[in-house]
Formats: sequence, structure tokens, C-alpha cells
Amino acid sequence: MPEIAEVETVRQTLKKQILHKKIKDVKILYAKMIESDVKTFVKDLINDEFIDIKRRGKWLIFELHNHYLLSHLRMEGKFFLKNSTEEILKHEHIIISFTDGTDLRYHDTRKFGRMNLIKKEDLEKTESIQKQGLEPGDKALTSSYLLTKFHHKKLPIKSVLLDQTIISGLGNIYANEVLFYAKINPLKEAGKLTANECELICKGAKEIITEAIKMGGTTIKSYTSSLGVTGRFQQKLKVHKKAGQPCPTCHKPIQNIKVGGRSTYYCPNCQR
DNA sequence: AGTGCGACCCGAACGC
DNA sequence: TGCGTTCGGGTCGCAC
Repeated sequence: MPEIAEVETVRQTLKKQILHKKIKDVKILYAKMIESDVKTFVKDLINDEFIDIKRRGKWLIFELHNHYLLSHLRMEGKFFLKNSTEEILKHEHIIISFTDGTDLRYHDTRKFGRMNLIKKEDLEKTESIQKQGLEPGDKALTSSYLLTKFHHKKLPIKSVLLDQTIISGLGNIYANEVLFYAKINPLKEAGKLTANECELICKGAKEIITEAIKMGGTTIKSYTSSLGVTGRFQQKLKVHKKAGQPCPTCHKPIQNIKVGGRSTYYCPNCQR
């Protein structure tokens, strides 16, 4: 279940493995995964090479000479580098073969991930990237920024934290953890948060995301990022998926509720 | 404009 | 080797 920390781990790992390898062939085994024209996607990748890998929120941005390959892993997308001779697995949907006999394979059991190949000059008008809000690590992410963004919002803060146009990259797991850190009830109306509470959200987001990236991400189910790097941040989770277990602070049971249709974990005693 | 919700997927968990 | 149903997760598109 990759979130921003997993995406960052994948970015760093792949950068060491696939830059400057010439692309020989591209196989699309599940065409709906490609948002742009599939034939053009294949044609434009062949004979090019990845020269850098960037990230914006949960989007991976593979830079080529004249294009960007945008990739969103959603819940279960993973990249693996394998020898081209290896058998293609059931859930491997996109195979990018290099001239050195290796493949970059995109594996996704749920088929939820998406890829898009765009011309470089089109990045500025690509909405999925441009509408991303501030990264948790951005200095501009301050309590006054959040106060402005939350102003007049009637939705519960938990739902608003998942809005990628405000803070880019916070997913369900980290939203739960940030609210626990900030001692804020997930149902509290976003527009009613105080400056102090916004400050705690900033600090929590920065601290939790930094730590999660350091640890290689979170492992829920069997998620393994590319090349066998396993996230260890799961051990640090305080409330997510901990329904019924004692709160690390007050030892009262963690509760699981639905907020905006999404599973939400919190301590009703600490997060009033 | 802001909000709510179904659709997209399919393996796991659950109910009987 | 039980089998049908429900759930979850991020994002988009559509309805209101």
C-alpha cells in the first residue's frame, strides 16, 4: 500500500538501477493502465532512456529526453528489475525491456495504478501533477498556509488531510497518524481548527513523513517496494489498524470509524 | 465552488 | 479442496 514514503523509496532505489539503460521494447499487457495513447506510449519509449526520476506527491516522474513518464502506484503498484528471461507473472502489466537484458516490470494485483507518457512541454498543463499541494517537507507548509486552506471548509479534518491539493502525499495511514500526533478528533470541522492545531499538523506531517521515508515506508499486507526493500515504518504506527488495542498514550482502546467512507483510527480520549 | 458518491479492481476476509 | 458477498484503497468524473 504505497504512500509517499514508499514512492520516495521506490524513486531512490530505481534511480540507482535503471538510469541510462537504452529501452529496447515495451510490452503493455493491460492497456487500461495507460492513460495516454498506447501505441504512442510504446513508440516514444523505445530507443530512449531514463535520465532522471523525480517525484511529485505520490506521482513518480521518469524523465526521458523529450518526455516524462508519469506513474501512480495507487495501492499495490510495485516496480521490479528482473532478467528478461524470467517468466512473466500474472500481475505484471507493463514490461519495459532494456538492451542489457533486464526488464523494468510494473506489478499491480489490483490494476489500480496508472501511467501516462507526456511531452516535456506539456508538464505545465498536466493537471494531475500541477494541482498537487505542498510537500510535507516544504518550508512553505506552515500553520498559516493550512489556516488559509482550511478556512470555511465544513468537511471533517480527516477528509481534508486526504485532499492532495493541500498537502501532497498524505494518504489514509499517515492522515490517521498525523491526527493522533496533533491530538485532533478526525471528525472536527477543518474550518474550526486553531492556529495551534494547524501548527501541530505541520509538525506531525513533517516528522511522520520524514521518519517513514527514513525507514523505507510502511508495510501493510505484503507490500514490498522494488528490489526487495521492505518498509519498516509499520512498527511505528500508533493508531492505524489498531482498533481495540490500547492507545500508546492513555491505554484506552483505539476506535475505528468511517469518515467520508474511509477507515479512520483514533483515540477518543486523546483526540477530543 | 464545494461536496458526495459510484466506478475502477481483485484478493482477503467474512458469513453461512 | 465451499461458495457467494463484502471490503478496502486513491483518484476521477459526474450529479447535485
